[in-house]
Amino acid sequence: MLLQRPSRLTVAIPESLAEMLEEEIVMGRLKSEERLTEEDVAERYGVSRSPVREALRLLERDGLVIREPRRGIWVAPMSQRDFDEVYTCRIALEGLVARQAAESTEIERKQELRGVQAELAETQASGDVRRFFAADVRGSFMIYDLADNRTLSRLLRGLEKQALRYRFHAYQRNPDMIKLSLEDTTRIFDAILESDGAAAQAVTEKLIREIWQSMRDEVRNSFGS
Amino acid sequence: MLLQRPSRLTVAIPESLAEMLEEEIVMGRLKSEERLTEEDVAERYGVSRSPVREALRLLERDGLVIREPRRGIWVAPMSQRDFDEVYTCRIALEGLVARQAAESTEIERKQELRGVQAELAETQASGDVRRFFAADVRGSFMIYDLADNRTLSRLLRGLEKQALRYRFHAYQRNPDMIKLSLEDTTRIFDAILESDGAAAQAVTEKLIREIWQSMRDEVRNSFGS
DNA sequence: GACCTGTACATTGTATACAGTATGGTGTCG
DNA sequence: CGACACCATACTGTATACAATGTACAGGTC
Repeated sequence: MLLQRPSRLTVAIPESLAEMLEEEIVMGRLKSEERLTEEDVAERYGVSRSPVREALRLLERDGLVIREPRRGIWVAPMSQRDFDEVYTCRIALEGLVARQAAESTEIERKQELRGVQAELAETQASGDVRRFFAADVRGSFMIYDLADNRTLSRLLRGLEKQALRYRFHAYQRNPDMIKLSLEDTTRIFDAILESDGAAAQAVTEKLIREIWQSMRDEVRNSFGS
Repeated sequence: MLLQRPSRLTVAIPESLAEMLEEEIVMGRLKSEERLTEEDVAERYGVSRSPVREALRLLERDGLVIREPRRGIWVAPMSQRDFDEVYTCRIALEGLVARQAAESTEIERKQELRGVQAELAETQASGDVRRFFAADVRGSFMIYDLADNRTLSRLLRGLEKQALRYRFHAYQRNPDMIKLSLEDTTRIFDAILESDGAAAQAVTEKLIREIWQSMRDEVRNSFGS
């Protein structure tokens, strides 16, 4: 019973299961194309198959696992093609969300980006990778919230998870990635804080495109062309 | 037992359930904010709650139903805000997919768009709305397939369903919508067949934006600002 | 009369049991 | 020795049973 359950159920089991599995996949503890049998997962987390099935549906939704009817579920393979697909979509949508976030008038919440910026710098300096990525994701989600577009946010949250898998992978090969990532994130935050929608969109698209290009070599080496 | 089940299970129950519910929501037979209890749905289709739960998860993924933990599931409300969100995302992604489809070298499959075009004209002329929408969706999916980008296709298929709800609604108020829709679809197909990616993207973005604008009045009247 | 409390009911969430299918190995026949 | 059929097994898919929670209503208290 690894999953501690308070007597009054606060969060749903499928969602927290999905979150844990997500992290294992992103961090690479669950390897690409590894088989996930419902019973194993259920046993591992001390729950029954019902919530596991729902958790796996959630992961499937975000492209982290692949499901073949009546055959089973595997951790989604990583490939350059998949990487390119995710980033192509991300560029378009992150640009959009940056513009809408920049146009937000909720100045207080916008200012909170500064806090995340500080935490990013801090964790990057101290080499705490896990917390860096956590802060990075939090920053992204703050932007999504600022944009105040639930549909867009939903789409991007899904893509974010897939992207993170590649980012984590790239980081492990080339730790400098994080420094680059920090610089770009900072510039995007700045653009959003400037409240110039079009500019924020342009900067975001440009920087994510650059990150994409600079990660491509790592990805190509790892997963072939 | 409304759902006929062949002894050898060909398609999964949750998926086909989701498809049927989808259609009911899009067509408005299931009204906005109507409660969906798992047992009712299960009984209505002669299956147990397990596949119903999974079907509802699928609908939730596509934003057609809203789920509140431990409280239940409702048909997602329609609103101008939601409409704007969906179209904002669609413009960006449909533009992208049109570009990638235009750049495809699979000429034979590209030519098949002509067939859909003919069917659209035909069904529009004959006033068979249901088949018109069906052909329209099929055309979109052909473009998604041409673009050969699974991630993008996954995102767009989700948005398509939400958009269709508003399109169907708008059509009922103003049947001319379909003629406009046919003209625009034709122009998008043409642009893709020209194999000029940038042009196809520009045309698609422009036309969908125009459709969006021209639908806004209907939507505003129906769901308030 | 307004508000709180307790209880019954409806419904979701989870566990378990059962059915049906894919897979791998074994044996048999050519 | 290879190919095919058959069977055992493991797993997914579905049904059902049980647990837990949210809701509505009745009754009581201030």
